Amino acid sequence: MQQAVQQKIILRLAVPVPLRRLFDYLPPEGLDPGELAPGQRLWVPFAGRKLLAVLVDIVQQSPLAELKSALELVDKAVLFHRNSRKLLAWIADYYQAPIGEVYAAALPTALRKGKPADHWAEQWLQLSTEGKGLPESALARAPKQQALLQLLLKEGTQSRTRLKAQGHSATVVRALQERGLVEWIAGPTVPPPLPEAEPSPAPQLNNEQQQVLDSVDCSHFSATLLEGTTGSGKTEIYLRLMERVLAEGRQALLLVPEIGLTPQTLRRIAARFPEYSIAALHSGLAEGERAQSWLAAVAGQADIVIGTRSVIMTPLQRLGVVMVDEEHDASFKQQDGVRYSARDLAVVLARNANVPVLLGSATPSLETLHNALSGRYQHLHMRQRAGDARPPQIHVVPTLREPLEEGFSPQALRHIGDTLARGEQVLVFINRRGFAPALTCDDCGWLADCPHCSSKLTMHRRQRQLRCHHCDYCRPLVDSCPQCHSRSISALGGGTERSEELLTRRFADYPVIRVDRDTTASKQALDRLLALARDGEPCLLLGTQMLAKGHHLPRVTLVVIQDADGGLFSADFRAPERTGQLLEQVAGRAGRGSLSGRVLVQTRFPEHPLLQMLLEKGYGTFARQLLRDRALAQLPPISAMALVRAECEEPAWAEEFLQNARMFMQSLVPPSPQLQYLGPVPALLERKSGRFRFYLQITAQNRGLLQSLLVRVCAWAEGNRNRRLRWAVDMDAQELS
DNA sequence: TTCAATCGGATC
DNA sequence: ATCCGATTGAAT
Repeated sequence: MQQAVQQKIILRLAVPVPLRRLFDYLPPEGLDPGELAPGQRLWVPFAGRKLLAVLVDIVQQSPLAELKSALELVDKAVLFHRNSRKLLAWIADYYQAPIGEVYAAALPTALRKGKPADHWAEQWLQLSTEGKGLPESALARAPKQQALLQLLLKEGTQSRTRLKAQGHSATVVRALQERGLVEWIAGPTVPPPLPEAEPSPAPQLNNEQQQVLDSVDCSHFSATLLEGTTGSGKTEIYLRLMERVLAEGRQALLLVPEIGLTPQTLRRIAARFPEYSIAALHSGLAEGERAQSWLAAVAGQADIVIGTRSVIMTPLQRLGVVMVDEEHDASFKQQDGVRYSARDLAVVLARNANVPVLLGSATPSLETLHNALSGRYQHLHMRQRAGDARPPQIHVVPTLREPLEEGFSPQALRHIGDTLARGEQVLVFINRRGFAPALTCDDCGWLADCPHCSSKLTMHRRQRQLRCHHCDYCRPLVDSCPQCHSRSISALGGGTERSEELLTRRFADYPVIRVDRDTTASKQALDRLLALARDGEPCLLLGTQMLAKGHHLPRVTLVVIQDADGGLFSADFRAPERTGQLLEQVAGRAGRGSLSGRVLVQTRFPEHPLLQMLLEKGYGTFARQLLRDRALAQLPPISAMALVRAECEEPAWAEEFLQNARMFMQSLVPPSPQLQYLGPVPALLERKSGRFRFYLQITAQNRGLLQSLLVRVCAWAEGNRNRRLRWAVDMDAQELS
């Protein structure tokens, strides 16, 4: 009756539940609807509990007759502005993720729990009316209070941080407060201060760097691949682009790999921009610091925002440039929950905001390279190495029929010994990737391969089977070589801890520094270990991927890659790409100082064409060949690929679920050269935390077709009865594990 | 007969 | 994911 005349206000909210839709509510009772704006947080009643939701839209009508009222507005702060909501909607859509979970993933934990934003607001001290009327000579009997009063009279409002830094104690402030002379007021949130850094001026640019900078226009959207050799000065390009947009009063966003946000990186940026404020967002932050940095970025108080994967979801209102360092790095892909690629989102974000995006790498991903070669991205190069550093010499060390000691050939051990004896450092790289990616004979080099595909069989220990991950072929595990009947058969890759033992024993006079996930639980641990190496004393550094990236180790002159083969025969089609990137990056660690470097690559297959191409022609040629291979096999990035993943304690249920999903999808779009199904197949890492994992792979020539098919299969799967089973869509999956 | 573990359905 | 009411099942 009354409602008929009265214009209704309906709130459309993103609620953190795994359901792919928004939910409508009435405004909280007793709240002036004028207070409401999209992007705010509200508490809502939902299926008998109280959840924190984000207001996405305000509409006039709802398809539902009966609506509940939201409980209350958390605060007035609009955390997600229009452009940010647009990006989050795009993520939900593209990655088939529930919108409520996308918003939850975008919020720092503390804000997800409903803490008001002003909890982290910077407090400013100002004089009350009474205080302003006092002369400078007042409070002569309380010199500390007088000093503070004089400061406020002279310079006006002061932030709490600044007062603390200047030595005005909280007690003194409280005393003035009790006299009614001063009061605190809340200002915007500012980022937590970074460690002090000596200001350092910008270095001279070389011609290449200048050309790159001249080619990037910051006035509108463009995507650029910056392919720059290790040591060619990519970081300086990032700094110059920052400088440019900061001068226009805009914000710069820099994404770095998970282990790339070292204190040195931060110090370098802080030293360059002493007059700007920087918010760093990485996994090492405490909950409160994270919320504070995030809010400072959102409030526009941070000029430079730098962080790992998840910063891409931080709403920035005056964004001027987006940069992704080491864009090929796997850590930009979120591997659970909302499975987004921060690198791909960087491009979407830049396009939405009409600003440039720069993707930098010495070893670009095939996705980015493909976009550059096809002209969608601008492609810029930097080939000059800084200073007098020369590219290292690379040697192939065949290991077949060699008397290996825990995976090391006599030649490698000899070189390690010689290098240490010369007072130089050695880096031993052990590639642990792959579970049991291939089975081989130690005597004749036989490899178990699939009769139907150009792939190697994967060993499945539990089922005692050799299975192909590209078709349904399967055979029992053999315990002797079918070719030469040798019983000496081994799975490629492995034996990491024993390598450490051997090296410690063998080179007892030198410290062996092991750098992997176990020895570097904290960020500081890695820094401490690397600091040991930077001392310059001869030592052996032994480690995984972690050692491959970015660290400047001037005293390392020998790099040993213990086993380059794992990546050449993995069931994961991306393995050769990653191996190539890794070898190139590791080789980049050798001889960065004035000493020349040497790289030893141990392999059973010195003749392998991909390895040959990589070592002789370099990553660029190698990557182009891989792109041609991908095109032939109709794999990404030439075609679009998505996985439907399922995991369950009962393996048969997961497999059956995916089989049904496949049948359902095939009834909509039958298999054809344009759209192919594969699986369900067991994941490379078949059992994880007690659950068996399978996936279904769909490759399509047409992204739109794949997209619409996934929408339908999600709707189908949401009606899934089995609670024990977990499923997810992984668009542009990076790992088949 | 009763209380609890399990199932199915809905969530605005 | 999580809550709620209905159903089934074994202990009292």
